[in-house]
Amino acid sequence: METKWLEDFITLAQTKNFSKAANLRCVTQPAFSRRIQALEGWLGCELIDRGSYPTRLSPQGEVFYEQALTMLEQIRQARTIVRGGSLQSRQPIRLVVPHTLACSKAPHWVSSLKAKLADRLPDLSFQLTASNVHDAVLYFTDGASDFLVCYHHSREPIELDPSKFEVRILGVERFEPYSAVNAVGGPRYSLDPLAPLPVPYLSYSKHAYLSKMTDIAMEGGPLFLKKSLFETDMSESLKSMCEAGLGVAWLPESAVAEGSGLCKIPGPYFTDMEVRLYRRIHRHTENSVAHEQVELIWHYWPD
Amino acid sequence: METKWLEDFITLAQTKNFSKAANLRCVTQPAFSRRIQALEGWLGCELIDRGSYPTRLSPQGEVFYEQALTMLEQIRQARTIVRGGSLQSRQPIRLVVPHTLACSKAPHWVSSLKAKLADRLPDLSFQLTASNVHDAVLYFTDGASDFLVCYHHSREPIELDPSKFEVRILGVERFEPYSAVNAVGGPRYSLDPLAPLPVPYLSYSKHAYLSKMTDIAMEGGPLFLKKSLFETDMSESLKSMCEAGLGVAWLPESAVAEGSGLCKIPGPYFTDMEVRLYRRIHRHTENSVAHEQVELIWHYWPD
DNA sequence: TTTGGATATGCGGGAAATGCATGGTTTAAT
DNA sequence: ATTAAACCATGCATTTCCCGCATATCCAAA
Repeated sequence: METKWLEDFITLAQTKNFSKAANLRCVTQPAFSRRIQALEGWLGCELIDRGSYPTRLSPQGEVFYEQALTMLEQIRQARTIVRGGSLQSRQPIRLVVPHTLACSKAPHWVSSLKAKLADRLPDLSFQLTASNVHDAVLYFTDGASDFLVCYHHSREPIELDPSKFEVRILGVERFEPYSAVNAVGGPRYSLDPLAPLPVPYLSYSKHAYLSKMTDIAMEGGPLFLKKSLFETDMSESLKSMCEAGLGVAWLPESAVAEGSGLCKIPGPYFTDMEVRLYRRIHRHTENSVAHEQVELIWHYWPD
Repeated sequence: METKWLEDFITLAQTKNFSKAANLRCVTQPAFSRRIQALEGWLGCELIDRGSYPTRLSPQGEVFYEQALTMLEQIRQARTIVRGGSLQSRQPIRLVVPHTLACSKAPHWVSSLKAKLADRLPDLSFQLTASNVHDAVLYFTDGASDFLVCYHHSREPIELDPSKFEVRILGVERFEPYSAVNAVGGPRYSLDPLAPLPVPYLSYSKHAYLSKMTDIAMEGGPLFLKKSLFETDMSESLKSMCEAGLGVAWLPESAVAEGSGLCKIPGPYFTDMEVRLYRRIHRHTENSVAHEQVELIWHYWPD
């Protein structure tokens, strides 16, 4: 008998719907159906009253539902008792995320996951490491993190070995120039080549991933921008400078909050980047206590 | 997590020896070792103190041993509660065995199995059906029995479909003529062709398997024996007649107990039969509640 | 050092679980 | 009544995983 089956059955008993329960358990409906059948086979009796809609538990199913709850509870307790010797909580889920996304998207991801999984992983906790893209990748591939979020651009690809890591594209971010607003609500600075006023340029450190993105975005653009007056590898810093009206900065759109006092500078000087989520491919032999959590989080990670 | 792992660990905790525990659990040592590793992986800590001989449990292992016992007990209880709704015992294991073996060997098999499995299947029970060989085979292939024991001889083969049934040879039985003893402890009757006294012959019914065996055994023997004065399909009856001194009978050696007042009649008129044990090949989809018992019994059935 | 016993690991074969596509059945709606 | 939609089971192809065998590694005893 597998505890998986107990969890399946409990989910089914609560939803009273094979398809929905299957989805909650992250398997297809046929596979789920068969697992319930396996449990029934092991028990030697039917748990579900098939032959009436909506699906209902059989009398034995009702009895076993209580039993299953108790069993799982005891199993979980046994594990926590043995593991820590105490009631220590689960290991935190480790995320490594580029600075920009750590500030903009990460809070949303974390709170969304906490909410979605509140009932199944009540003591879910996260450890978020913010880093530049390059270090984040190294950090992740070294096994120091369960998940990696990073940018990806076809001209500057972040491709991890697909036999070791699984990838999911969370979305696309536009990367374009911003400027503080002027008196009439427009951009204080323009990138129009015909009006080549001296435009102060806030740039990324050369080694930063977003520095490459800027190069791509401004290809064919005004050359005088190449000389920057400030550089950093954190877009948040750049954004602050930009808000202070110190110049033009290329920023991912998610970094720019509503009502931030920044506005886009029109023109062709933008590019699009993928936002990617990576996780290690699961090997069942791994000792990772956190794996069941990783599995659920991977499945429920919002776009 | 699988309950199998818990049973493995309990066995290991009791034997403190991977190889022995593996054998008790009917798997190879490598497979057993990996299952323990799987349990440790699931738990997130080591249960075994590897690095000292003899193998000992780690502190967590000691704790978990108690936990595991409790969990398994609860799981078993849950199953019995749900299954019968009451504390009804397990289904009996069904055996079908030819008459002769039912009287001679079966008691030994049953008591031996009860003893060997006393701790793991405390409420093991058997339902033994005695029959002639032919009916026994039909009975078994109809699914009316979990195990079949029968004789087999190359000249009168009992070969069940190997894709459906698994066979094991329990041993070989010599089938030879017996007679009551005379005053000096020798056989009362002789089969010496040179002393063709009228020898009364106790035979099997024509349809009986042992009738065929007798034909084979006495090939080339004294023809006058062909006419029998009594026939039955149960060797036990024949044995009784024989003990009463009423004539000569061919009997499987196991049917003849020590000090039964019978002795072998020397000569070439014997043959050897295999004693075979059959069981259905397990399909995991089967609903057989008894299957785990069948598995153990198959493994521990004595020769 | 050698030998024997005991556990872990690499590897190949085979079974079991999964996902996809589909069929049959019930419920709901037009 | 008929259609549509939802729902669960099953056949099939693929993938994954588990097991057994052979072997390596390690430890203890001689």
